[in-house]
Amino acid sequence: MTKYEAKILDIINTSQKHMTIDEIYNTLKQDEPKVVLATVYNNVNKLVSNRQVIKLSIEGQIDRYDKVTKHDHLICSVCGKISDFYFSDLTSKLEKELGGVIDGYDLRIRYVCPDCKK
Amino acid sequence: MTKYEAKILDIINTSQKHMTIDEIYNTLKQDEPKVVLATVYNNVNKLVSNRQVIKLSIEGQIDRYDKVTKHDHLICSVCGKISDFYFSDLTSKLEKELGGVIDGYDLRIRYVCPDCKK
DNA sequence: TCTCCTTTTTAGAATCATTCTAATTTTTGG
DNA sequence: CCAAAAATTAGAATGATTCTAAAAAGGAGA
Repeated sequence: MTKYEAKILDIINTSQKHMTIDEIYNTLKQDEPKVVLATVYNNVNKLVSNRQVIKLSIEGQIDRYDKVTKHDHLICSVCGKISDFYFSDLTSKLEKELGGVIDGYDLRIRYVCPDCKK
Repeated sequence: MTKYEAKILDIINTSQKHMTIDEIYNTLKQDEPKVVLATVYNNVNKLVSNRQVIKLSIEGQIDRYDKVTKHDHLICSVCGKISDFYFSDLTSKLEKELGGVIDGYDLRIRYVCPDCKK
């Protein structure tokens, strides 16, 4: 794991948000002013391939990156804001119905967030 | 609902696949040789806005469009193939845990498809 | 430490699905 | 039939992401 890769993983893991490439890039630049956007793409893609980071492709939005700790996502139907949601683990239920092992799942719940409800 | 809009909805609803814009465009052209790609984009986006069609944005793949009948998706981790999966409805469970109504949810299960298992 | 080979980074061009713009055509309501 | 609104068209523009080729950095062995 290279210096940049480690720092990018740390940025994603310690962030409270679901970061875009540009946000990761700007955060990293505070530490490493000489880093270039392509390097962020390279390393983030590597982290995603190695399953150390989750890529969140949400329709109508640019891609965001998330830590791998197990959780689901709430997406506001109005403003698009993404929040974390901890729902019970469905893995065994899904495997039972499917009749085979799964690699994982991605559950996104569309709702209207408290801010937009007002 | 315009002629093109109706035909595009029909193409998506009667297809056994999850179609890309280009596949929809090529299918429609068999009936309507003069139609243009932008018209397909316009009408598909309209159908998605009106919730008559589901947009499937899957990471690493171009967007696909699907009928609205309630079902979940299996995505092969190896070849990326998408299949339908009918899992029990989670809406009430999710609403109970969330403590509020939801607009819907999107459940995608990553697994290795039978073809890739061989 | 020096050399060789691999990996990573860099800069900038290229890609390509999608959106936008402005003009034209079609549809609709009175 | 006419005017206004909506839909379609052609083609340019957009913009996130990927690609390319060269430069830099890292690592293993002698």
